[in-house]
Amino acid sequence: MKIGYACLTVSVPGTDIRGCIAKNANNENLYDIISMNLDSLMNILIYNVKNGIRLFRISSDLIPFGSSVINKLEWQKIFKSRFFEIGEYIRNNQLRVSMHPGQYTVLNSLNEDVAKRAVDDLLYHCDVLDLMECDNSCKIILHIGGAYDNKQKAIERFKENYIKLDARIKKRLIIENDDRIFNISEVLDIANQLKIPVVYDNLHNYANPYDESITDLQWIKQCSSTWTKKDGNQKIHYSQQDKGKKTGSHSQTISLSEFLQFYRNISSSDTDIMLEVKDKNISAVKCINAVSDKRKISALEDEWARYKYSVLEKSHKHYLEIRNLIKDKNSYPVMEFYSLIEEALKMQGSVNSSINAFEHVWGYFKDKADDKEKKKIQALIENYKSGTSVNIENDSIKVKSFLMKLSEKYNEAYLLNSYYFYLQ
DNA sequence: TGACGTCAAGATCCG
DNA sequence: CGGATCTTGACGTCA
Repeated sequence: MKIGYACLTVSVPGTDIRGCIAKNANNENLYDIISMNLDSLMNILIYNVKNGIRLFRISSDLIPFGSSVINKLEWQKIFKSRFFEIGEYIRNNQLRVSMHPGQYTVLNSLNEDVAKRAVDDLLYHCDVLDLMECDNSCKIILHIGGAYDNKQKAIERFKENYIKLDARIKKRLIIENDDRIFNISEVLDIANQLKIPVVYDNLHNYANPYDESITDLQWIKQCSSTWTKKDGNQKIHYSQQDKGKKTGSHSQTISLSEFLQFYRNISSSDTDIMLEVKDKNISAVKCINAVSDKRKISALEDEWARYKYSVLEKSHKHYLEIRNLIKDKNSYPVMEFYSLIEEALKMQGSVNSSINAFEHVWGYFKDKADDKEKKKIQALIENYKSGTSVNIENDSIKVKSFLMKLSEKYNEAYLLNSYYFYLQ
């Protein structure tokens, strides 16, 4: 059982994946961006290993215009050894990676050119995984595509185009139910005919159900039969609805109690879970800490180091309570720990609690900062305190982004690894 | 024709 | 000039 997250890593230095726009996609820029992105990918994987995260979806932006004629760089040759090194790290650490072309890669399109470019895009994704020499369990996830007013014909076109695909693609391609057109029952039908593994997505099924009386667990069981030994463990996508947004929108973070309810149902099966959530790796670490029986208090201490100023800016009471909770070095109060954190982060906070956090963080710099920096932080905090601005939240962000700059300038690793600058 | 989703890159403005 | 903020891109489908 592996738990992972998709595409980007938040709040970890050195993990940015960069893109570029078409008019800047010359060989020189592309070389620089790809080189940097491969460094970032390596840093992401190193971070993942350190934090017990063994499942990760690689961003399709790794190679900008990877499947387009715009990109004329022979990146497959130029970066061959870099890809191999990354692949070696993946193998040595038993990581499982995947890729997921977006909603614009449409294999069943009525427009032949669109369908052809979808094939090119799948080949690009294969290139990345093949260059890293990833095994067959490293998959490429695709949706079925559009309906074009005739679902049956649309499904037939998907099948026809699938059959014609290169064997390199077929050994990696898996399909997923989507949130408005093809439901899980339709995807299973296609999969059973073509012998393709199916990724079940619980939130897509909630938004686009086949039959609301059939549970997630029942669908996961049905999907499991589409996975064979050579495909590796079954994979599912798990996400939670953002209550304030429209149906199908991913939540900011994973609510741990809701996740564990789901997890306990499926924990007997060896299923890998890809979390789709805005706070990415932050939720992955949380879920892994919660389900692991081998973890020690040090895992929570590490987390506390990252969360503490975010909690402090919301509630001093929670800050003290959590600090007290993890004092006992022989305990592992993971549920209490995260429920206090989730509770604190949902709070409104106050001007005083925010200033308290500012001052704690400023404490790292007050001895080494120059006069200009001292004046600037004072002015920013004063401005926030006065509350005259229309947008007080914006004033808080200004203070925090200056503190982040200081963290970078003085290379304060403790703060650079903190969630304080990421969480609002 | 614009919404959809997604985010940073790019463009423009401001002091 | 640097920083802040506003806009665009890149993709295909569908209302």
